[in-house]
Amino acid sequence: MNFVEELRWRGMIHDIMPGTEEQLQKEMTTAYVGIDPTADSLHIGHLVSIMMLKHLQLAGHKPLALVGGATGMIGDPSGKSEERNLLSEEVLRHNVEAIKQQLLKFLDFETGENRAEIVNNYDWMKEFSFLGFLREVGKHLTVNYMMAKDSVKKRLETGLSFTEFTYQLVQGYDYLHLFSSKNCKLQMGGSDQWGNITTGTELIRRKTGGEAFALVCPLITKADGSKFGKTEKGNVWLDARYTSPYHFYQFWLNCSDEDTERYIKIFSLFSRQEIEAMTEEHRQAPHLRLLQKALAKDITIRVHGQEEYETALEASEILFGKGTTETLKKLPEQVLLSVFDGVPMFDVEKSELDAGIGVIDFLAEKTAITQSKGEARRMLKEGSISINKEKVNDEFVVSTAQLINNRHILVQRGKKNYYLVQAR
RNA sequence: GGGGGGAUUCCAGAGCGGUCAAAUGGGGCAGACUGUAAAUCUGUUGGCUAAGCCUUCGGAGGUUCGAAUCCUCCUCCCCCCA
Repeated sequence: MNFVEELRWRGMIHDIMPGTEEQLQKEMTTAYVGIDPTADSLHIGHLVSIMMLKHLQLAGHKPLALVGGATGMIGDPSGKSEERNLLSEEVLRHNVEAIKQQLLKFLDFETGENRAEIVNNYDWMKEFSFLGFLREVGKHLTVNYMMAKDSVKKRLETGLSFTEFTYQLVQGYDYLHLFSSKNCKLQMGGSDQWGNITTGTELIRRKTGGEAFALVCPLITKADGSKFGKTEKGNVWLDARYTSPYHFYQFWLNCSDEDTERYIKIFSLFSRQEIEAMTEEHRQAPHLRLLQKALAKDITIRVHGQEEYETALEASEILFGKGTTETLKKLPEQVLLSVFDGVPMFDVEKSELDAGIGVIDFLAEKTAITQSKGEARRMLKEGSISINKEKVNDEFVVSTAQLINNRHILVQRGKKNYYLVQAR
């Protein structure tokens, strides 16, 4: 199966320029995707582009990841309703470096002629003078052409700065530069990038007479219409500092059946046969959530490693599975802490626990698990508070008897909100 | 510049002198069901020393035994005419 066929059955092609498939069949082709370094970690929204590069590399072509040190300084108007804030040069440098580290996990940068490379457009844009840019790039495309792009049209009502208007030229020039310097003939990205990419192919055609191609994937959606890749806590990041491996694993595990059937094709490398077999099996017994588990496992291991995956799995079993007070109390402190990495923590004086604390004060005053005593009373009445996995009522008194490892108390508000209280 | 309408608890939006911590809907949070899902149903949604009390209805004053409700001024928003 060739690269385009591979992406096609995986549902990863939204639009493809005629001739692209032929080009890929003709020779080893270099292709790139651009990544905006707006933060010092990638989030799972970036993963689609990265998987495109991965498949590209597996098909024997050469992937380039373009980290937009320069374009990141400008801001892409595509899909944005408001003018972007500019990032400082220093922040961008830091972000670019961090993103490079994450890309190493996905692509092979070592072996063979088609090893992946990272390029930073700041390297070739930084010395470009304004006049030089106008003469070399601006001259070749008309404002009429640029204004016809959807990304620009949509912003004409609300306004966009000259800087953002120029964005497509800068990105277009990137493509031209890579075309000339690295024989890069394909740019990929999300469907919102189509306009920017075609500005590039047009620029290449007019300036060099050469032919370059474009391939974009559809916007990843969720069946319920909400935005993909977001939780209540915000973006799902690849960096464990922002999204713990446990939460990362949970994100994939909690995807709906319908979404997961699409996602597993996009985010995992399972073969078509494997996925079809798993999907079939999943439909037979949806409650087992085989697909979600397979996807969550595959992607958590790839991003965080085997060990972190196992801890996340263990944590999930303790929290949602057979976990009881007994298993909880047997848990070594190290495991407990890693399982609850990222859950809110509160400190309580050990001397106070010796004396015993009424559960209402414990929830509302000693900790901030509930926002007020009124809320604490309501929650207790509704049966939504558990201490060490056991439901408690409003007469419960918290004392040292509840301490796990003589140090921690696990509190649940509802089913999914965990808090760890530490005795000092 | 002239005329009119409005600002209410997370949001939308009732209330127009006491019965208002304020209808209803949405959202949120919980409970049941379940697959850590969806759908559905139920409860709850200012605070407290809690059958009571305190702070809330754009801001500042005032009328009244009593104001989210009436009056005055201020701020902001919307609409119409010029």
